Amino acid sequence: MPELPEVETVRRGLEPVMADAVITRAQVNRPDLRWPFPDRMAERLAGRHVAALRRRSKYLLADLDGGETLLIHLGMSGRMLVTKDENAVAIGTYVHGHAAPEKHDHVVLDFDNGMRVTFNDPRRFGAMDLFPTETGHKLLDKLGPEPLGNAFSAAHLAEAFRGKASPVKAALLDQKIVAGLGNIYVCEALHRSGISPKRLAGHISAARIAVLHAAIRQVLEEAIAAGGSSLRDFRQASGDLGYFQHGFRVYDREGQPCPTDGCTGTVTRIVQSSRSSFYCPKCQR
DNA sequence: TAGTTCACCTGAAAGC
DNA sequence: TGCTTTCAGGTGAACT
Repeated sequence: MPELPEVETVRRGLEPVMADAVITRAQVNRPDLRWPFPDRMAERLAGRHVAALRRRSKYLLADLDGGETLLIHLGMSGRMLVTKDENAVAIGTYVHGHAAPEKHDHVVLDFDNGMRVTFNDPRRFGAMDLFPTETGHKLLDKLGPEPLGNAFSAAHLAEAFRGKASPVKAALLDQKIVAGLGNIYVCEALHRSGISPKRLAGHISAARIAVLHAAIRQVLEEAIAAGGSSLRDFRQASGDLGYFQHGFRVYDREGQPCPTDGCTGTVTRIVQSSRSSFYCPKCQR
């Protein structure tokens, strides 16, 4: 389930393939994913030059010539797989030869460098859209700061939490407060900072918010360095697994001993906002 | 207005 | 073994 580190890992895998390349052919195999694809998307993409591949929150953004940007969201189960035409010049380490089409291959992009990028999404929670680069996209307009950017500070977090009556878990999942966090990394960051996911956001001291702010950055940086987390669906663009799931301290570890030094607690699972929260009731207060 | 719940969707795992 | 049920979660809409 792609959160910011997984999307950034995919972007890094796709950048050498897509950036400064021309889409020679686009194939769209169904009319929609989460939302309908833009009209005539395949024709509109064919022949376009990709100037750059960016990431904003959990969105991939491919800037095209002609002043348009292709927005890609991986949803819950979306994958971008790269294959290489056997006759083309190698770019990176990718699967050789275009694989036979698989179930849930919804969009296929061929590039003038012989590479093919296939968007596969079994659960169809993903999305693609085209928008004028200059005006932006409504999905991007409401997003809060990037957690690894300069705009995301402890002071920003404290201001966003001020007066909030919702649990800190729900507040951190709010993309308007900070963009890119999902269930896994919120659980991990809260554990590292010793804050209970049940604690109301507005009731956390400035000092503890500063610790939380540092923990969010730390866990995301470590996850990106590990190539993201592979749980159930996620693969890198090369098809490889990420490795950060081995670094989870609480996520999906219900019933196991708390890994905090000196803590004798047990990782517990509760449901908040219809999502599982994993935490240690003993050292997270 | 703020906070919470639900629907969307399919594959994997659990239960029978 | 095979069928049915439950669960997973990002996001916007609907609801309280």
